[in-house]
Amino acid sequence: MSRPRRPGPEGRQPTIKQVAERAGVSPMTVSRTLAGGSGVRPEVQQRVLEAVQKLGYHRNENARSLRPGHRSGLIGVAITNLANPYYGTFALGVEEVAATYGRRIILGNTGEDADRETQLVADFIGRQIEGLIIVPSASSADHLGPDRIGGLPAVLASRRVYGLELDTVVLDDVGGAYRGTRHLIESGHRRIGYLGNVLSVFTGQRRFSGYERALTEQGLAVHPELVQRGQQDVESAGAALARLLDSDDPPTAIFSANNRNTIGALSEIGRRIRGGTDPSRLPALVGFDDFELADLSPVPLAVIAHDPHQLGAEAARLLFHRMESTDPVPARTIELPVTLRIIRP
Amino acid sequence: MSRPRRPGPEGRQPTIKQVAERAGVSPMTVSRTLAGGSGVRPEVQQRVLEAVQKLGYHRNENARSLRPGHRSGLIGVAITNLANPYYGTFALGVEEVAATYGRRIILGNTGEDADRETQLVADFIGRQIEGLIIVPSASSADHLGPDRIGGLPAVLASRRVYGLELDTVVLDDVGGAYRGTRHLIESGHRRIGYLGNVLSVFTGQRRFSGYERALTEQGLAVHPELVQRGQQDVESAGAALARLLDSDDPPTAIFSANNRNTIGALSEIGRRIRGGTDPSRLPALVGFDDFELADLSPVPLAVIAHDPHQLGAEAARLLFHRMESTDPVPARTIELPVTLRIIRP
DNA sequence: CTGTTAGCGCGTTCAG
DNA sequence: CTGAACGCGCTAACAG
Repeated sequence: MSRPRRPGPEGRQPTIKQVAERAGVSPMTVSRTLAGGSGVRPEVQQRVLEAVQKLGYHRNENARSLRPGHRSGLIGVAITNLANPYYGTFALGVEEVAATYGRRIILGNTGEDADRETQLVADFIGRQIEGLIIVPSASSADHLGPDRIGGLPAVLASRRVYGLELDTVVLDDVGGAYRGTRHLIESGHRRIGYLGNVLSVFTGQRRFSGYERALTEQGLAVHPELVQRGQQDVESAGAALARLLDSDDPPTAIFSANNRNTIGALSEIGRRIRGGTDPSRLPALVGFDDFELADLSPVPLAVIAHDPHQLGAEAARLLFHRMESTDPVPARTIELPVTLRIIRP
Repeated sequence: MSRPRRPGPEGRQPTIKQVAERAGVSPMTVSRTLAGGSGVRPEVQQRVLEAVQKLGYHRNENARSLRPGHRSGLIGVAITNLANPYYGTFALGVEEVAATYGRRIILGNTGEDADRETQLVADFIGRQIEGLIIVPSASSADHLGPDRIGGLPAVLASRRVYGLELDTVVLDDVGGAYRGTRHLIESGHRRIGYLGNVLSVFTGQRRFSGYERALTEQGLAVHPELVQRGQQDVESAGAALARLLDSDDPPTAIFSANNRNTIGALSEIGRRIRGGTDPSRLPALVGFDDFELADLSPVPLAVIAHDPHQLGAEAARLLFHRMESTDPVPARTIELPVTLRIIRP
């Protein structure tokens, strides 16, 4: 059985006109039937639906959204790294809330690249999204300014962008990092290393300041040689920890400011244990972001846990609230709580 | 500084007409300028671009795609679980190849739900996608039949659907499961449990048959009481392993047919070790799908490794090949190799 | 170099 | 109950 040729001319989708022709009615009757059928004789509806079936007709949403008063039903979601389960779960949170509002999400990956982000947002707008949820890749505000996105409802998630008056959902980065670091100090550690993002990233700056605060508050110095910033992936995070551990006076504990760094650190720790290093000579760890298999940690471990799904859902709620309110609402920032979860004392 | 009102009437995006008016030219001149500007006086272009800037104008892609000959530039991607990093990475592979063809992806999550999948595909088509890549949620073919999607180029990934003549990219499920199980047998195990998907799922059926083959080939029986199927998430997978381990004659090794089951099993193993169980009394493990932190396994572990990114990229290549070929190409199936990676002997 | 015309697929409005 | 006309935003083809 050979695959049938595409019904429309030029390989396009069949149109309402073709359905009408086949059913022996006018396009209007098809439109009405598909809109619920009120005011169309049942027998005619039957004929129309048959034609729809036969042709594999689908309404052209793009054409529909062109009509005044009609909405595209799309929410644009731009995340930095699709391969990171954290953002996948985040997107899922957005999607579920969006679904309850009858909207679909269109998802784009920026790869932490500002240019791609700019492009993505422009394209989203070109596709008539009704709202935008974005995990900004950097602190640059250019492409998100009011003159670029117009009055399009937009929500920033996870990171804030200075100079932008947009609704924002962030985590209690400072508090979480503070409590995590504090936990290590209370466990008796004095030399506590730091693995994290560069300061130009919103969360990088906030989490480092929480780490800093906990140390200085306890009269401990921040040793620059114990601070490794900028590694974004598991592999380089492992290498960064290796540098710390191989130094003359290595840290006895590590505060890791995000998932990727924590995983990288644990992988490196695992490698060393298999290489014969005694686990008791390896650093204790506190990591921002929870992760799977934390239970298997061979060293003392705690995580700053929070729910990416909730982050996404909250961002979506903020967005729809703005979309539905007619009069201007001042930009709000929601800071979601985090909890210190001790996996292994 | 208050957020500016949306320029267009009714909160819609500004149109080419408004830009034209503001620049004191006709819409056509704006269109030409935006298309590269050939045949427009530089000074006029200047005026146009200024108006574009001021109004925050973006071309309406939906309207553009309405025009004959124009394409939407969208590839629809439907995956089963966005929160699973495996599929996130898969989508990334698709996206990257799509980008080289100047296409963007529109991503939808089916949640293993056939109805949502049907809806999703219909909506995708309504939005004039040029091609479809789908990880089918079940073996039901209804909504993907030629009469439903017309001649729309489509590729199935990871799972095949019987009765559909579509391009497909799958893994060497049978071979992988065979080699994994065989590895356990060669390590001296005789009672090897199975954790995996139900047989109605394509991969579930294939991977179980690889497991089965390895056992029978070596003269070992498949013990139904050692087979746990149907658990889809980490938690229930852990519970399934617990059932096996708490039985009268527990297995000494486990073959786990997917990521979720492997993670769940390792979590359960971790729990038991922390509860005081001697690791040597816990089962060795071979899991289909690689995963992060495999290095930390406290029990002997091997994984059937493969690259979801590659799976996505291959699916996309298959899709574009079909999209670009004018004459009908018979449906092809590509089976990607997998490798046995021994993490801990 | 620039503007006018026409039509892509659809649905609201108004006529039959 | 059904159809014809119109226009949503955009651009190819054709004037000027």
